[in-house]
Amino acid sequence: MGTTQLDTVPEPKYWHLKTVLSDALDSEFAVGEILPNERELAARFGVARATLRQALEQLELEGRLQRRRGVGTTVAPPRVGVAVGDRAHSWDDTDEAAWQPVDSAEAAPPAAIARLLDVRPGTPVHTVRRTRVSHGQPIAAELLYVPAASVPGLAALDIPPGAARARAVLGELRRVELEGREQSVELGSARADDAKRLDRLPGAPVLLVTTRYTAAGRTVAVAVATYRADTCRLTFGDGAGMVLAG
Amino acid sequence: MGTTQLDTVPEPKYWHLKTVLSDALDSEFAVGEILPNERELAARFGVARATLRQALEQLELEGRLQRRRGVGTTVAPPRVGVAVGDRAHSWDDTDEAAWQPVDSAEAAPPAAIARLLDVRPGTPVHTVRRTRVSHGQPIAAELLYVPAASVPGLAALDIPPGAARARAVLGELRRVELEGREQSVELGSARADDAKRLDRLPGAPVLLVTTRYTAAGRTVAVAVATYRADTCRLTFGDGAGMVLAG
DNA sequence: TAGTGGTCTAGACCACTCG
DNA sequence: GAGTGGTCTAGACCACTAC
Repeated sequence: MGTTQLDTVPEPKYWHLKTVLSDALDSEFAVGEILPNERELAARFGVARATLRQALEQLELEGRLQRRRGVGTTVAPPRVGVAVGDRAHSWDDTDEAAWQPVDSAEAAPPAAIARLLDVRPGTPVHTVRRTRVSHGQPIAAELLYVPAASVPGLAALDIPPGAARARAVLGELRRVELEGREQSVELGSARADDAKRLDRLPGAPVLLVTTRYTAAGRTVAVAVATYRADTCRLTFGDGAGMVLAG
Repeated sequence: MGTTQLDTVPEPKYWHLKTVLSDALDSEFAVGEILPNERELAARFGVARATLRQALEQLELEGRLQRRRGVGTTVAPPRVGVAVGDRAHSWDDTDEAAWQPVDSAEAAPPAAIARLLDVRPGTPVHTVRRTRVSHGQPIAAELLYVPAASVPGLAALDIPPGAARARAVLGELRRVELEGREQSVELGSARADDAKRLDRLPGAPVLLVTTRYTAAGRTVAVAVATYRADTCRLTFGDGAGMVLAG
């Protein structure tokens, strides 16, 4: 009783620091503005640099800050609303502006994907890599798995691996009459290759969106999309216009 | 060329460590098993404890590990698929088993919520707290905002704040003919109160699900649900049965 | 080359759980 | 009270960016 907090437990320094910084960001900084460097901030608040970094990491996780090695720490703009659950097919022509085909190959999917696709483990399937761009920035990297049975017309085309082949696979997929889709979202950390595509360091927090496309009771394709968690707000059912929640 | 890696860049220790531990988890440990403590693991791998912890943090973020102060680090079970985007209304009777009303009050919502609700900032609305439970564990804490106009019958009931009132508000909401819903998902960190409800430390990574319920073109209610990111996989459109992606 | 954030160390102490 | 994970320090060096 009578302490400065209702709780008796002492608040960790980095947590308190985060609150102070968060308030400062609201009142004293504009989007894009560069903060003082970590060593100076740490000195100013009288903490070790590691402690200061712990607070910055939290704020970056919440999308408030953006840190770039060799450059500095800047105030991040509000997260972009990204539609991932609208009714349109993900390989429709209308998505061409957002999704850029990168390349395509044939490979055996991971065991978990093989199970989703309902193919035997080790069976090679078509893979398509795409990158999603918004406001000039890459926001997602996707790997699409398509069993050969879903795109019977592809074999006749005989296209070598590459971007052209990626477009061909997507073109064949458009012929399929989709019945539905199931999606799931979970937290993950960026693999090295995805991180590079997303202009992030390996291990950066990402939102993993797994989509299963079905037609006539069968699984036509499975997509695993890796969205930057720091800059993206995924929207479902036309929620793209929603402003962010406090 | 000729180095141990294709990349010339040296891999950070904690990243390599994470890979090694991840493989060990797959092959040598069962779900629920307790790992050696951090000091011993660090010694065994010849790194500082802070470095070892960096690897463990990543694995916990990916839902592979569960750490509890005073207890130890255990191998986490696969993430639970949690339906958040099915067609059913979130306050249907069928959800009663999953969602437990906690309490209810009347308060002015944050500015961002007021905007979503289309009420003037500072206008008091009904708030309802609920907790979602799965397999005996709390997995989500929700705060529901309901403008008085959406539940005109409530005033006549005159129920004091508490769980009974929460049930009353939900009961009145069931009278409303819902038209649709918009949802968004983003990464956040748990506030102190939510963290306590979710049996986590403040700042733990969470998935923030904001839902706007509409009827006749108007916003009936807005819900902000805080899901544990370490244990939950959010599913949309009947994807609850999907197994997790590699 | 100077300055930034990213990684790493070797310690210390604290808060918590449990026997 | 013993043992665990959580916080914190004061340094060091590295990788990257930009001038």
